[in-house]
Amino acid sequence: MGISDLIAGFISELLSESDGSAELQRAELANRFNCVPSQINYVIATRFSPERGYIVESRRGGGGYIRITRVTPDPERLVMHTVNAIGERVEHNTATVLVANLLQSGVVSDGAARLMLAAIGVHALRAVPPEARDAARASILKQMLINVI
Amino acid sequence: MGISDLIAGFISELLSESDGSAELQRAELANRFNCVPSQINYVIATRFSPERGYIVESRRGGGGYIRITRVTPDPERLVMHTVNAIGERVEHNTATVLVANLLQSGVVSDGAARLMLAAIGVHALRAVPPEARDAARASILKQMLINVI
DNA sequence: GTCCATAAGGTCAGGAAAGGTCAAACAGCG
DNA sequence: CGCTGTTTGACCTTTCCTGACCTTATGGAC
Repeated sequence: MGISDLIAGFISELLSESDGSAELQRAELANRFNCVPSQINYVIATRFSPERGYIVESRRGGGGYIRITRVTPDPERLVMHTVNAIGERVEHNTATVLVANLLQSGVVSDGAARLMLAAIGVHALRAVPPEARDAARASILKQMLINVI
Repeated sequence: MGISDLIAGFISELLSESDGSAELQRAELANRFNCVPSQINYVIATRFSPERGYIVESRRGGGGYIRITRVTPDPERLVMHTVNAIGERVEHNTATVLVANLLQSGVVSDGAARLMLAAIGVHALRAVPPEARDAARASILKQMLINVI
């Protein structure tokens, strides 16, 4: 487990403690974890992206900051939004993030998320010709989402 | 008896010792058994497959790992029986019946059954070339089944 | 007001550290 | 010999970490 996970954990902690919104100083955080400042950007980009349900605002210059806010929209909308986001084809990574996002916002249960991930996983789709996988993943996932509520 | 069996034995050992779940480093393991890293993949693919009741997750990059989880807590014998009944390919009708049976016997929940049926339905698999559909359905359903517990 | 020094944060490319895939060579057996 | 399962290696993808360089804001000197 690398530093990135530690930093992500720390930020999550902050978010829970302060009701879904946290403000941090990049340099200070980098210093605390003994890493280079841009690693903070990396962590934010990979773990607190909009797809995962966060809003990130920032300001440069003196008194600058990075504010991360967790956002929780309403269930049905989110599912439909997800369905629309999928389109004709979707890569494994993207799909995983979408499902994780739904899980995290409490729209789908743990079990449902597991089932969905299992159905669109690498193992499950190995029987599908590679060039058809993204399309298959898209339609399978959409059908499941439509039936999840 | 080749190296593969030794490696498989070692992993099984780990699994028993740690209550059905083990996390390993591919390179480290390959080194220990003096084989090439991809042989670990081979062992996992042939001996810890979903059909045999294992879930395999992994992560690449720094701090990467391979996690193998054994999933057979007993009442789910039925599920495994179903998994084995599926084989390499399964038609839509057959699959539907299998799922319906599981639902009937109370092994899977209503919601889970719905999701599974959605994932292997005609709509979901429209993106898969016709000649590959039965195989795709089989592997998707198997993956979902071992994750339903 | 203009300028510029200082204090933030942002971007991007590259290298290192994992694991994944696939096809070819090999071994044992009926 | 032909099959089936094993072993290997070449090449690929993903994730993480770092550093060089860039952009934006603030505030004081003039």
